[in-house]
Amino acid sequence: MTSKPQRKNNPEAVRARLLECAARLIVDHGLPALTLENVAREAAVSKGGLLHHYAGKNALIDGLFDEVVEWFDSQVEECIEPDETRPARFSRAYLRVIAAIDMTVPEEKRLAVLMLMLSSDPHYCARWNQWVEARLLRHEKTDLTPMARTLRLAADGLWLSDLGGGPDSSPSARREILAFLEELDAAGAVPASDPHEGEQ
Amino acid sequence: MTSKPQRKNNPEAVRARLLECAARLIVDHGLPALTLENVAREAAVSKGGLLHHYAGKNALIDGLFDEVVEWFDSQVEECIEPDETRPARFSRAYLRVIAAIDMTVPEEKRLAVLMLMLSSDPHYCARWNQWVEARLLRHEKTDLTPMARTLRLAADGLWLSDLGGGPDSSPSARREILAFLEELDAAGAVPASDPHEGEQ
DNA sequence: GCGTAAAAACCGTCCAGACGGTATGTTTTG
DNA sequence: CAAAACATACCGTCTGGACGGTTTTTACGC
Repeated sequence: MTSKPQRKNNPEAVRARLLECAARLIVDHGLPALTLENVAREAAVSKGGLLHHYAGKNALIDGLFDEVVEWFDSQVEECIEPDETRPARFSRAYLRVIAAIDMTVPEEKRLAVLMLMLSSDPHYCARWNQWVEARLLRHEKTDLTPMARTLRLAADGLWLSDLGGGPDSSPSARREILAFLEELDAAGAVPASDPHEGEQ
Repeated sequence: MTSKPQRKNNPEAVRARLLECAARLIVDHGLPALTLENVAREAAVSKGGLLHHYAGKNALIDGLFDEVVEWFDSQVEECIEPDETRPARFSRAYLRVIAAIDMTVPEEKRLAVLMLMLSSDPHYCARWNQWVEARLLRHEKTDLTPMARTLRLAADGLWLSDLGGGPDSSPSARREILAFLEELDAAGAVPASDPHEGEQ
């Protein structure tokens, strides 16, 4: 059973497995569990094999980071609305993708890894900011409003709660918040323009 | 505070310095920089001296955690409004404290450390959730609305951005967002528990 | 096809350094 | 003097990664 039906070496699959195992290790056992030996064992390769594909631990983590960011980027791109003039277009997609995260799906679980890397390493923090700022620049016509910012900030809060399972991590609470935010967003992007419901 | 004559030894101050240096190390150079040797060197004591005050690395981190949570708690308590019926009373204070964080002040910089610990260690995550849920229970009459949740989530997002200096970490952007959220909060009041589903 | 040689993929071992922690002093304080 | 507050030296472990060897895959001339 250890030998695959196809007699072929598949380095690409090995690389993918290494990344996935690295992510799983981090999510399930915390950052300190990310050692070359652990990753290699989980991925069923030797440490030498791992170091053949990734020049070092940093390269491994970089690969993981790149993969996750790319995945998130594609999700946002997929979720973004066609109307290029609608305010908070990008930020809404950002929020929706994060709000839709299901931690039981490995693919999405990795976003938690990203969050972890962001908060622990200034280097990845900077790279993430780079990504965000690039998107913000691309959508500067629609996503520099306070409401857009708010959507993204709340999304980050939601995202953060994915890591620790706070009071806002249950699917129901999440749905409620998402609905509320969308409503808020749809109702009045600018509170300065008379919110006609001034009821306490 | 009357008795504090010239005294060569000041263990209390040393303990405080140790905690502060630990926090600074983490914020400035990331979690892996938190080593006993680094902390000891920064605090100008020997490793043995450090271990005399804190039984081990865990004890050090625990001390830091406790201190920061206590500080944050006192800040929120101080910022909370007297009107016990005003909606989102607690969450607004929560937001204001976080929005007021000035990373140049060491005392406040430590909040970033808390955030870091929260996102990296499930253990501290749980302890933090415990704190939040206790507060939420205490203010259940005012802070279980979607708007209150939103305020807290956005605050968390803001808080997170303190760590990495994202696009929302500048004082101006921060003020803008805070103002926007307060306005939103004051205007929109609460659609109550408006189960307005209709998602795809 | 075939052989072969190089390159890529992969393995197992060993080592230097870092880190947490202990053990044992030495000085200061009460 | 006893206890607290430090310092110094040292140890065991872990980890990243270097290194050399082995197997598989590919490239190529025939």
